[in-house]
Amino acid sequence: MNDMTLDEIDRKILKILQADGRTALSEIARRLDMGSATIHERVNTLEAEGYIQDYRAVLDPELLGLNDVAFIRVRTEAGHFSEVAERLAEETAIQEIHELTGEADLLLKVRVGERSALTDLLSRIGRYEGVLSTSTDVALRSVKEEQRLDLPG
Amino acid sequence: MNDMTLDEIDRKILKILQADGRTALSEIARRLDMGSATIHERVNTLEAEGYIQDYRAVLDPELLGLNDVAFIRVRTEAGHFSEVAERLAEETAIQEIHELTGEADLLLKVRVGERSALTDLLSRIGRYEGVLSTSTDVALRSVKEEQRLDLPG
DNA sequence: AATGAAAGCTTAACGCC
DNA sequence: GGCGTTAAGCTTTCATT
Repeated sequence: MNDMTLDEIDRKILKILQADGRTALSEIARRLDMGSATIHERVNTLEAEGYIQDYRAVLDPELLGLNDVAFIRVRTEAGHFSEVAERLAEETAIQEIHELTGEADLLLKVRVGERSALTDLLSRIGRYEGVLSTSTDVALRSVKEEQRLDLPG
Repeated sequence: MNDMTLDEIDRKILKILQADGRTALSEIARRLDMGSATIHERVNTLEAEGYIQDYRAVLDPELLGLNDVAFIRVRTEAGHFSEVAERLAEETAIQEIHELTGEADLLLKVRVGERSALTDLLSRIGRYEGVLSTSTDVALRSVKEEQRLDLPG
């Protein structure tokens, strides 16, 4: 279902749509000098195979009052980190959950509108079963937050 | 230029477009029971004021061979962390750069296709002026990576 | 796989309220 | 600020290669 090989044209289409998700198919066709029905078919395939997961408007967090970013390191009971991670995934303020090598714990990226929301979240996490301890770093400034992938080619 | 107050309708528009950046204006108009010229005008304003930064296709990193995520903590010479951060921002493999409280250092999120790219990047960072040391955690598994904002309302 | 052509929608601009 | 109308442009399907 997803063992398709991308050619040069597919990669160009992905780059264009990653840069501007609303580029018209007819515009892509013009740039790549192909028929727009062809581009349409290729984009459909890229979506069906999962290369394109979604289309999103990217919103400005600060204008929307979500000013605070924090990273929380969670130590869990041995062997229970995946289980804890699955439950933490339900928390909407938690944007990222990564299982780390080394000390077998979790790293969370959190975005909240007020410090109090962070405090609340931390005490909630502290009471999760399997969580031993947390340690938190608040970001003073986020210099770069890029979601685009660095595609080769 | 951006001291606009969002009403209920603006927030609904943002939510719809954040969930699906290609929703037709006419479809939004239908859902909110308004004229599509009105929605068009509001979306233009939301874009102009910066609430909507961009539209993007979200691509699958693993299908594209970008399998490895790592977090790098960078210790810098006192007072030079912002300067180092600005230079690091040029590295395309570095997706995020955050200045942290506490120990006045930087946290980087990196995504690469091969371990060797991570090794290369680390030795490059180690040679940056103002960088004292780095310490790296590789992610075994990324359980959640959500870019959508948790909008109230 | 790629294409041109046709039908049905969508956007973007206008003038009016 | 909101609306309906309209022209231009877009997407989608389909028969053809």
